[in-house]
Amino acid sequence: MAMTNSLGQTLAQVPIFSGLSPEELTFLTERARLRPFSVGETVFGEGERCEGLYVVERGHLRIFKSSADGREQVLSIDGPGSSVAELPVFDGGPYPASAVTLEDSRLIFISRADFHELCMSHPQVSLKVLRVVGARLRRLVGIIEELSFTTVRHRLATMLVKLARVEGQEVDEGVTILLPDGHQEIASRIGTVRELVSRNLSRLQGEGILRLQGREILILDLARLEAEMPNQ
Amino acid sequence: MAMTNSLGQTLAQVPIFSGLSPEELTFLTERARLRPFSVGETVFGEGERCEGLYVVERGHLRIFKSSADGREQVLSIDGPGSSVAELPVFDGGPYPASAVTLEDSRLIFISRADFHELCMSHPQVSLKVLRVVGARLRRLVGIIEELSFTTVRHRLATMLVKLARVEGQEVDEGVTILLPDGHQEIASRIGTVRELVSRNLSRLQGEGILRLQGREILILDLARLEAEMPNQ
DNA sequence: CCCAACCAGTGACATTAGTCACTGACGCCT
DNA sequence: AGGCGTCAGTGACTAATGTCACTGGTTGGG
Repeated sequence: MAMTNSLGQTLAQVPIFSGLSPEELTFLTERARLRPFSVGETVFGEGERCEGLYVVERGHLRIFKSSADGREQVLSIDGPGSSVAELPVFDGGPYPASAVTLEDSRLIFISRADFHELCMSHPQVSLKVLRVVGARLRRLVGIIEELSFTTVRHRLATMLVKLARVEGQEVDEGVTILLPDGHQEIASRIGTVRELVSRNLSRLQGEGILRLQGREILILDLARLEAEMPNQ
Repeated sequence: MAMTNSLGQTLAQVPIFSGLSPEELTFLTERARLRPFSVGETVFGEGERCEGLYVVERGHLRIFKSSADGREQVLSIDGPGSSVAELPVFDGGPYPASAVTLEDSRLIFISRADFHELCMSHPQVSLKVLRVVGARLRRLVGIIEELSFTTVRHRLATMLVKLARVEGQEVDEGVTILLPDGHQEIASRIGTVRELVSRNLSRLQGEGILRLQGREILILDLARLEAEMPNQ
């Protein structure tokens, strides 16, 4: 029962399941399945039939679209406590995008049928799902806005600033951040190609806004970087 | 009671309210408010606090984002039977985009509180909302895919083909369609500017794929137009 | 009927994005 | 140490996108 307990503890912290009673959590844990994945493993692929939803217990998921010619556009990166694919579970359609793990991860799988049953018996679960989905929709609209209105430079600046705010380390010369994982990954997060990431980073360095230090970036002039962002 | 009846009839046909009993519909119609709008009137603006959701009884709504320099990106066009802004109702945040009417329209307004109450007492309503929202999310992901992977030409071709499928009139030389409303409108639907729409249409005409006839377009070679689309 | 206002079309550019090919750096494995 | 594979950086292009300015057509109001 140790596993059930740990599952229950994890699920209790997931936004869409918060506020459930112990018995209701038991209902879930009895049906949920823990699925381990190793790095880079595909959790589901775009177009596949959706069998259920996942909750991230440990690790990170990368949700993305691929184009015919091999380019990718990241829609979301989801870490511990996130639920993934809540929506295709409901409308019966296939997964609209693919998901791979960015690290060795532990995911909790809940089947469509079980989740439906839970939602029908506990209306507040649906409402929480809707709230979570609202946030997801806002993020997608944000991506559309960026792709439609801004340049690669803007999007790169925005990404760096966000990184700096979340995980920036203050040093005397400025703030250092650690790049996600290679220029290729950055490129598919901001909707462009590797070379443009490279060039724009170089250019920002040339302008004295930042300094490239391998996989690490030292932001010298955060204010100027923020000025590159369209909003906020 | 004539109005209440007509409201009830309309609401019964809205996907998220389908399957409600007459009493439940009465609950709704007693609280819903009919709001008339004239052409081009703003229903709500991006960033405003969300007071409730709308159902389109008559007319069409244009949901869009605006950029600082005046460009617009259309996210969705919603006609009779569509519900709008179901999501911000739940997560408590502001409207993520603006809405204006494309014609004189009649919208039904349902307040946040009333809608919440309905969802809590009727779990299947939430599930239907989730299904509708799923479709919306798929459309947004589709827009992201197009903006990220394709060119203006592709997006224009895709739009024309979709128009042809939905409302194309077969004539002996091909299929005729009526352009939405000016090149500017097309531009903001496919995420570009007026001039590029104009140029790309001319180019397609030069290639013998279509013929421009004022606000009407005669598609001469639908197959070649479809070949311009990336998917489907 | 004429004028003002709006819209489509287009030429000339400027900027941005993306492609291709190649080089060098680094890490890792044996 | 040598060699392999992956990744970053960059030059040289090509293509696509967007801007500006201007023209001509159409329309609806006065």
